[in-house]
Amino acid sequence: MIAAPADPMTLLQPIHRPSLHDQLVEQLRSYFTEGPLKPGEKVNEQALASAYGVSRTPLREALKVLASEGLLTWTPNRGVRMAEISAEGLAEVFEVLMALESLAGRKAAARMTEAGIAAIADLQARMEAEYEAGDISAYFRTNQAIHEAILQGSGNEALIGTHRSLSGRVRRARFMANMSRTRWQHAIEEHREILAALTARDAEGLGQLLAAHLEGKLRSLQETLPSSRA
Amino acid sequence: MIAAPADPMTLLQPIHRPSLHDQLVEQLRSYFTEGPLKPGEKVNEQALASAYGVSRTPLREALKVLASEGLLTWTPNRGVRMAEISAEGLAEVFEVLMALESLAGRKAAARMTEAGIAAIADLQARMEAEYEAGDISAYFRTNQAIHEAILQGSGNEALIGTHRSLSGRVRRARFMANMSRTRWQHAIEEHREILAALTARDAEGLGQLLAAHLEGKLRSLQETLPSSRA
DNA sequence: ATTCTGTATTTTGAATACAATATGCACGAT
DNA sequence: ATCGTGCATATTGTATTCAAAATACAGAAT
Repeated sequence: MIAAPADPMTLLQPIHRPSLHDQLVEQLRSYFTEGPLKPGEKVNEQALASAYGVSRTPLREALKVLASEGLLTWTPNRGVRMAEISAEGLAEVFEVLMALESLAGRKAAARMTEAGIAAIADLQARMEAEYEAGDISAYFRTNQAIHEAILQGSGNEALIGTHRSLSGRVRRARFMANMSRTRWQHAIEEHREILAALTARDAEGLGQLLAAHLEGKLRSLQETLPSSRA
Repeated sequence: MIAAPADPMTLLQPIHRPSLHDQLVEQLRSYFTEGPLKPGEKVNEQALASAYGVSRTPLREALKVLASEGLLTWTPNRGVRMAEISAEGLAEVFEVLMALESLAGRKAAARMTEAGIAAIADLQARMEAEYEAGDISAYFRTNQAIHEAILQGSGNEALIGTHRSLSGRVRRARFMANMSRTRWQHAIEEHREILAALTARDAEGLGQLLAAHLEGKLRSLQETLPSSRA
């Protein structure tokens, strides 16, 4: 079989060269939020560097960035640890996240495309199926995807970036916490209301629902976390 | 004359060792916001490093942090430039700042100490004197101090950090913009209302006033900036 | 046995060295 | 003169080296 002549357009695509720095930041971010390290646990530069097959120099640059975001704690001459978050710290971050998501909701209700809203409706359907199936980790990801889609829908890059950086700090806590079944069902219902407000393009309503939703999430975290400490 | 015996308490203070990293980040931040470089202008690593008398390694780590905050733009293999901010970008950042300061105001009205409020009243008085004297750069600093005091008064570290990082991006624009006399007077009046709401501990009112104040600031920036482009 | 002290080892911080990439410039062709 | 090409230079990216500090540990003193 002979290959078809390549599409002339695709021959002139600018070639994509991801920088090592960006790759490291991205990979480390998910490693720290979803990896095995517990809050307060030591991070070894040397070991990480050789694991990624890079030298300490670019690794350190990436770690400094993540530390400045609050995901890691950098202590001079004592290296890097996974950030620990107290109950008060968690509440503080959530308070800011509420303000941010509320703003995002108001903007998104006003300027999202119908296609974008339809995409969220699809995610919602998938999430409900995952809830029925009891697949909590799939639910977790789809849930995140919905919130990110609303953020994106706000069209405000500064807002998106600020939210991502801040939510990174509590993502691990959200990841670790196990919801009660009642909280889970409640969250699903809140999401239905959120979708309804978005569909109706009720900006104020959506903003308030998102804030209330986070409030509920915080309460549920505060119930489960203090014991598990991870 | 013989020196008095030192206070035994002061002999056991832990000694303060600021890390090079932190010093660099701090110094660079004010250099970039208040220094001579224009938006879009190239930053030379080598030159900066020798100016500060350090090697490129710690300097780069600091620059990466500032770039992740949005104060600088890092282009792979092409170095660092002062971030350029478009009119839309400015509006986006202000939108987020409004949400943040509004939250800060609501919290501060509820939990600031009387002494803290009195300190802000002092700042207000000083600022009005600077306004009368026409000393715009002193006014600028006192104005910043008031906003920072309210942020601090919120008692929410996550909020304070998020706000500082974000406001860094537009600080330069605010620094450069020259206000019209009418806008200046208007700003002073808004600040009087802000102080009044704080004194009355009117949380909702203070939140709204702070948002409105920023809105006004944004409008005035948008009028003066597009021409000066610096 | 426990605590202290001194030393070896590990880890972090910063500078240097080297490699890769981009920029600036001179020269030649049109 | 203008545009293009190739080379010299400068700048950035990463690795390596060296220095400083912290940690771990062994042995001595109580």
